[in-house]
Amino acid sequence: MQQQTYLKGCLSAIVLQLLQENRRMYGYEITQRVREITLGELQLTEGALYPTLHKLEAEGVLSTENALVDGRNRKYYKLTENGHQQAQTAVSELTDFVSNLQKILNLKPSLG
Amino acid sequence: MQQQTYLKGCLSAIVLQLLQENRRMYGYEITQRVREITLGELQLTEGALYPTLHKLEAEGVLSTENALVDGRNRKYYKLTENGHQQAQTAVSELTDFVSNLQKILNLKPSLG
DNA sequence: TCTACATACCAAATTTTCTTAGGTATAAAA
DNA sequence: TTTTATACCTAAGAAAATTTGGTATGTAGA
Repeated sequence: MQQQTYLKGCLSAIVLQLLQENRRMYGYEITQRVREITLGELQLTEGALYPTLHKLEAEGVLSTENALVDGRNRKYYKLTENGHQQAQTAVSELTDFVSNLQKILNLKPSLG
Repeated sequence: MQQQTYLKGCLSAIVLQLLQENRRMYGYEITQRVREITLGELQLTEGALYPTLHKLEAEGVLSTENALVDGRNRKYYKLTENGHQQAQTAVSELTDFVSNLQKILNLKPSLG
């Protein structure tokens, strides 16, 4: 459960990866998706996620659209045209990083 | 080359992994070893490494012994008895983290 | 000889980033 | 009606890295 420590620095790239796979997502959804994928082992905290989303939006990587669903506000984020390129770069770098961590940890490389 | 970003938080665990494999190592050697293993893709900066080593020593995870080699000072670090357990825990958690990153990135799990 | 580069250690100011700890609000379930 | 889930957010503080500087020796090249 102390895996959170290692997450530092990867947050933006994880968000961008999820938004490559999903046309649009909202913040809370992102936290839940990561929790699902990692079977509860990784939990994004909102205090880290929201500032990151705002930063990516300010950088022009993400754009937003608001929606009212079941009486609650949602703020959907999606990649901008420029954002798609940045996402590809970030995900590719994170993939390389994982590969390097595997080498350091003496793990066999991924089959992917 | 911007993989450095993702390294945040993993530094201690990487050091502990290398010290599980090598009885003792000195700081500069650690930076070079990581560079070798990752074919130059990951470079530990000294400004990050040395404070980390000092912290691990202060915590009783590592102990040191000085040596004079070819007219130059070296400070060897090795795991303390307690440190071996902490190293196992840290490496195990980092391995789990890598596994979770693979899931998020849609990579096949490791064969290791 | 002088310079540059590799080796080998370190500290401190700054910046970046996350954690912690709050806050607001609606809907559903107990 | 209280708790839990949903859904957004901010701000103070802490943690960790980057950046930039320093010291010092040995070696290779111009």
